[in-house]
Amino acid sequence: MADLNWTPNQLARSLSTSRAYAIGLILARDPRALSADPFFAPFIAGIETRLEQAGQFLILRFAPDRASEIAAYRELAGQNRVDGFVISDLLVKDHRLALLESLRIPAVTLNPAPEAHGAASVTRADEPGLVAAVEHLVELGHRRIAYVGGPLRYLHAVHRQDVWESTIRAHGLAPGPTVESDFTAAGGSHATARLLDAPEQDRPTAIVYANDLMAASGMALAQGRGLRIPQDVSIVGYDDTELSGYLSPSLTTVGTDPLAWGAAAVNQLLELIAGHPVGNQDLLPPELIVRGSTGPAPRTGARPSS
Amino acid sequence: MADLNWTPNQLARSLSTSRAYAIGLILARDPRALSADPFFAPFIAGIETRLEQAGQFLILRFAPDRASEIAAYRELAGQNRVDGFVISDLLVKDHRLALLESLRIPAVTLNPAPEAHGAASVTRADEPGLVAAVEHLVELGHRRIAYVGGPLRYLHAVHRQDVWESTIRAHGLAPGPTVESDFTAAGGSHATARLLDAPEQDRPTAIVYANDLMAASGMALAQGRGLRIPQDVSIVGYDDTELSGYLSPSLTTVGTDPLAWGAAAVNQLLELIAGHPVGNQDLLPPELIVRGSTGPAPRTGARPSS
DNA sequence: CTGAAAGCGCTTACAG
DNA sequence: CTGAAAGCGCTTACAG
Repeated sequence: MADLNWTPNQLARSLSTSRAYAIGLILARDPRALSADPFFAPFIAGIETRLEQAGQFLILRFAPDRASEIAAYRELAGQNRVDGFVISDLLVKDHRLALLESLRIPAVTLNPAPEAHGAASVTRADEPGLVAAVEHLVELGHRRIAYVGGPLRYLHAVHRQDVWESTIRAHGLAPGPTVESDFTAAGGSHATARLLDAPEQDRPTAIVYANDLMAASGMALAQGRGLRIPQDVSIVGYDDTELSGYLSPSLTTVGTDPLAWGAAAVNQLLELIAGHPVGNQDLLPPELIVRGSTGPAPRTGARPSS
Repeated sequence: MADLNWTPNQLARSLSTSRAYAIGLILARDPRALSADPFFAPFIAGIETRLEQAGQFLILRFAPDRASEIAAYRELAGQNRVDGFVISDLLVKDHRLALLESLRIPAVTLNPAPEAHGAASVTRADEPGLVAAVEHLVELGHRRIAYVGGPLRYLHAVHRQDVWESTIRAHGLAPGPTVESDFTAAGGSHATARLLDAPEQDRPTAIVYANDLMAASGMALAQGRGLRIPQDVSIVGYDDTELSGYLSPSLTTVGTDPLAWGAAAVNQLLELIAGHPVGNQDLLPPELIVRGSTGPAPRTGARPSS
């Protein structure tokens, strides 16, 4: 019997056991965000690869608005299409936590949800990489360090900005200007323009970005204005996208391995679905990768823009 | 009955009808390729978005080697997990066509498979955009136009290179050097280094790349060597990634809308699954987007590299 | 035209 | 311990 190349029909098995052998990932972003934000592609690849080993499936959904997002959770859970969810992009006040609880379906969050004590989560700490980035800049003599972050409705965006700010203060400096942006190249470009438009004495000599895409477009904008990187402005990204190592200059950034993050989230979720108690798991913290886009602070701040 | 908020259980329905209400996409690339190559994320987003409207699902799989790829097709088809497949990255001699036929399951290919006469496919013609790109460069006075392509086991890579070459010849020029690369930033960088290492009289004054990622890293490599874009070398990409519009200089490229391509492929596949005869569908051809990375050819070719 | 039954391919609780 | 039956929630062919 076991010798035969017979494989059980998963559909029938699912119907009989009320188990889907699949997990859900619902992205409350515009589908184009999957391409714009270089985080999601490798994150999904990590989920999928781990799931394959377990013989399970990923159900991926895009939800452009709140109503369709809630409908998607209800449908996938109610229809027994998935046994659990991976929750990314936690919001500062996240409506999904109560929804998931009412649906009585397991879930693993990326980073712990503050309201949920001891719930399952997988954490990649921002502190080590970001603290190292700021200290790197301070050591290079930078005193006006700006920050271009993600939308502040996201918990991770708030958290990264908090880490940036407290690290700056810990070095006795005043946090430079911050711009709330959106993780896109367009957003990074506009944010950088605003920072460089400031009067010379306020202009930052270094800018820390919440992802590589904004850092890359920000760097290009500065270069387009005739500023040299890093002689006039230093640039730090976040994520370590493949392209970052091949820009000119190459980008100093923080490597968050989204592939490993996705795989770890699936691990946790599978445990939870199997009925094993699961709390928070800390992944190896990301490291600062120092490359060509950071250098000593200029004597007199950034040169005037042309 | 219809008033009640009852929804039929799809699993039971699937078991009863032997229909999966899902389609499969098996990517025979390393999972990291999903992040490295900016084509796949929006392509998958396009598939998923169209599928949602139809109340269906996408089963996404990565297959690192030939054996696991074939196993994945067999499993998804044999287990009734999917009703059809979208086939991307057609190979010059593609083993999947016979496999699919033996599995007796509908499939839609991206671009027509040469062996399969009248089979279902969705085509985004390379000619218009690429021809426009080469003509744009020729008009700017370029005479030595190089090409950095994708792996030549892919039909689309061969095809794009053929279009590039025949267009060059149609203008009475000799095709410049070509490098077979791999669609990654690393590959684009290395390929560009090889082109720029050539003796000055052979050095191209313009380089056409098979995707934006290679173009971006190639442009950065040239800039890192002290070459000015476009004064010393003109650069043309392919895909129109979001970042391309925000590089410095911004990238001249060809816009292939992978989101629309994915949606169209699903449309075709759904028709096919419904039993309607389907042939090839031509999408609107991509257009050349002229930006800052292309300009008049230098008088004496590229400046010597530093 | 309406309604009860069989069957899709499993799993699991139960009878022998 | 083994084996036949019931049930998961649909659809469809068939009997009334």
